[in-house]
Amino acid sequence: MKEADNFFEKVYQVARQIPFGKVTSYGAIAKYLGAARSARMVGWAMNNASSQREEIHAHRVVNRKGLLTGKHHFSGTNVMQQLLESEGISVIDHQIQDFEKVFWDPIKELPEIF
DNA sequence: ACCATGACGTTTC
DNA sequence: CGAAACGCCATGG
Repeated sequence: MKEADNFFEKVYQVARQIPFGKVTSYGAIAKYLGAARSARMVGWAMNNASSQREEIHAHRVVNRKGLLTGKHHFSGTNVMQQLLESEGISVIDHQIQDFEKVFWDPIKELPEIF
């Protein structure tokens, strides 16, 4: 374990930039960081997000299908869904409804963080 | 150094 | 159209 690498840090930054009521996918973030083939690494970064002092909106980050695959990484089981529903996002059976409507692409919305 | 795993994604059957 | 396999890359054993 090392301190947050630049890659991880970027992931966290993007995750924090996700606006209220919006979500994004690991692949989108990975691609934005230039590591489209390392989508899994993004998930890994999220796992390591617990090490981050700042709270990462991991619940706003889902896979490309809009499925809350990483929900069991949260404290409880329905915590992630509750958070998303609190933001006006409909979640049924760990699946985000109208995913394309609430989808927030960093590449399209953010030219570049730095 | 090699094998196994994982909060993913794309292609193929 | 749905399920399975493969690919990618980093971390752990």
